[in-house]
Amino acid sequence: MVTMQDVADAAGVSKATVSYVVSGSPLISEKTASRVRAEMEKLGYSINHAARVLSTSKTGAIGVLSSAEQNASFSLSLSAYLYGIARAAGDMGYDTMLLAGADGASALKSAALTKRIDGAIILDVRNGDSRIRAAVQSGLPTVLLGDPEDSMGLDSVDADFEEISSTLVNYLYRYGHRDLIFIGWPKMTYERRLNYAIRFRSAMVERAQALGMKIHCIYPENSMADLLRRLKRAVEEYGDATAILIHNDAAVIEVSQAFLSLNIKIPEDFSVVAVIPDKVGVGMQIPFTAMNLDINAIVKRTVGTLVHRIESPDGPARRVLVGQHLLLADSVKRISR
Amino acid sequence: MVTMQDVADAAGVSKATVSYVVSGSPLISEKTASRVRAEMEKLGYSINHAARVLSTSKTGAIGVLSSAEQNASFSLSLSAYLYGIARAAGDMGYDTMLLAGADGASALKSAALTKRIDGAIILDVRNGDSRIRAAVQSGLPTVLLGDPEDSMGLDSVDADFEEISSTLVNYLYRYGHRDLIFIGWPKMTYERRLNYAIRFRSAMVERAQALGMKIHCIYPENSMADLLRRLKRAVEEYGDATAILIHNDAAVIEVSQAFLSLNIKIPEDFSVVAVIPDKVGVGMQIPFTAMNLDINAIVKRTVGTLVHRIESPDGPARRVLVGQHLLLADSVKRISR
DNA sequence: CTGAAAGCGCTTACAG
DNA sequence: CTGAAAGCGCTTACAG
Repeated sequence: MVTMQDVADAAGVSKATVSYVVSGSPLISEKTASRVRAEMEKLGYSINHAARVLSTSKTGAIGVLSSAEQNASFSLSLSAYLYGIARAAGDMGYDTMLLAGADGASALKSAALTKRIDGAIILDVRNGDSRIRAAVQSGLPTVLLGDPEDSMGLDSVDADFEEISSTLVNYLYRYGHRDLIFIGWPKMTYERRLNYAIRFRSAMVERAQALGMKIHCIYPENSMADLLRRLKRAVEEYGDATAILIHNDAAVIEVSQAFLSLNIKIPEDFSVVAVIPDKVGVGMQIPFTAMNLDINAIVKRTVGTLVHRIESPDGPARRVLVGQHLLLADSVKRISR
Repeated sequence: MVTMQDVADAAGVSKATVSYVVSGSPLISEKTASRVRAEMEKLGYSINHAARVLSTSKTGAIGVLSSAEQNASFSLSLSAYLYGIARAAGDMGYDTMLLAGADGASALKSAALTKRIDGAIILDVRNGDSRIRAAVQSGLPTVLLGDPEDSMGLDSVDADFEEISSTLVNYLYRYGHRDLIFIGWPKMTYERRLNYAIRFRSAMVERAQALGMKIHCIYPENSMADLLRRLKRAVEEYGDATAILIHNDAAVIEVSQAFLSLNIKIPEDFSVVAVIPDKVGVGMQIPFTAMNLDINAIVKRTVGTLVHRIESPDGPARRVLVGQHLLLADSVKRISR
């Protein structure tokens, strides 16, 4: 293995000088620096990461913690989040470590204690999440991807779900709709206190009430059969409804097909608006007017916030709500009134 | 920060002794060891990972490399692979690093050069994959998750797709079917030389020919609309077909719904067999007789193979084909002849 | 602008 | 069974 000492010997300088060249210190003359660089090139030198970590006590790595349930199962967008984070981190000079294991809280503590990571991102944060406390206790710079009621002084980044739902409700209102069916997540999602679902629904209901609109909520489980059943019943039962609002990543994919099955024409029979993770939408060509969750933008902000926190641990906590865009399609018709 | 020296001082021993206690050396008397452990506990000692790495030159980490396209987009099972690997690695004492970045080959080389990882797993390997050569050149212990034509001397682990397709064809044959429709992956998958698709199809065709069966292949794109169109046409065109064989993770989820739309009854009108990633199947309750891809078993074998390779770099290359199980459902009827 | 030297916190022959 | 000591490959005041 080629070390700094080897390069130093070959270039006729000390290893301190080589170190300064590697870190790009302006103190070294260009003449010396280029000679050193030439030798590095010639000898095929690469820095030894562990040695640098030991002497700087910066690991150059961040940890990512998904929820236990998620990492046990399939998720359409989890891998998009993970790789988005890894790419954004790489761009900022950090490696990304996957923190798996049944117990997220203890995985976090252990990684922090043994100084394997400089900071962490917690995914799928819920209200009262035990991992929040673990992060606080460990003293590790940590950003929550999600927006829980109580972030215990940690930074958080999430899409602005209250804004998102208000925008969709307002949009339907402007097009004359006054009576909506809401397709939400499975009941379980709300019970697990995933705050994006809760915030979205609350803001939606509040906004609708303020505008004098009616909303009927259904919560299909993750199966086509259940979606069909509940949707059919809702359509029959709520005869005055003219529009459907969807916040459920799985359902938004299947619902087109459900409409087809139930012989519902969009937008003739119902107007439809939705929330969709961007790449799902692109891949599947979901033809609904929708608020597009820009996962890339969200993860970039998340990593940026974490890096900022690592570099200045003592600043005030940030709560970042990333605004999202409305993508128009032909799924909403105007109701004259 | 508490160091070994602190513990040693408190326990009245040398730090060498503390080090031996941490690594569980049997040379230390139980009396001394327990005293040292008590002090570690009391002082809240945790080993400094970087220091250990530097002195042992073992990083205790493996890298995972997915394909560039995949990490840009959504995948239902990618996160299951990633977390499965991270958990299996954790169980064997390794951290897992996500190697992202547009160019997998150079990400691999750089991680190897700077000694950030002890080994790597390459996902979604295709024939002629440039990452294979990069891994070989870097000298990094590497296992391919996938079974390319030429693994260039690297270890590989994959489900045994030839066995899987033969089993399914044989099964249909035994039930009297002689004329099949095959729903494969999008054309692109074969063109990208993803060998699982290619191997499966070849073995299927070969087996069918050997048994005197006919196969009609369709390759739907990843959209419900395209699936419906092609399936409808196939059903009309191939009037003698009595069974459908599916190898396409996306289609297998949507096809139930397609049958419903096209008013096709299973197994009355068609018998159906499929290949499904296990958890997708469980989550979605896909009601087809199917070969179940046990992702957990596959990733465990993959990590095991990598760890073995790390520990004995010079053994002969292994090619591991993991056998899979047939799960029976009521989607196949017997054709009397 | 450059070098000598101490230090980061471990591990591991070696000596006793 | 235990300790003194060298070594892993960097970084970084400090002196010049």
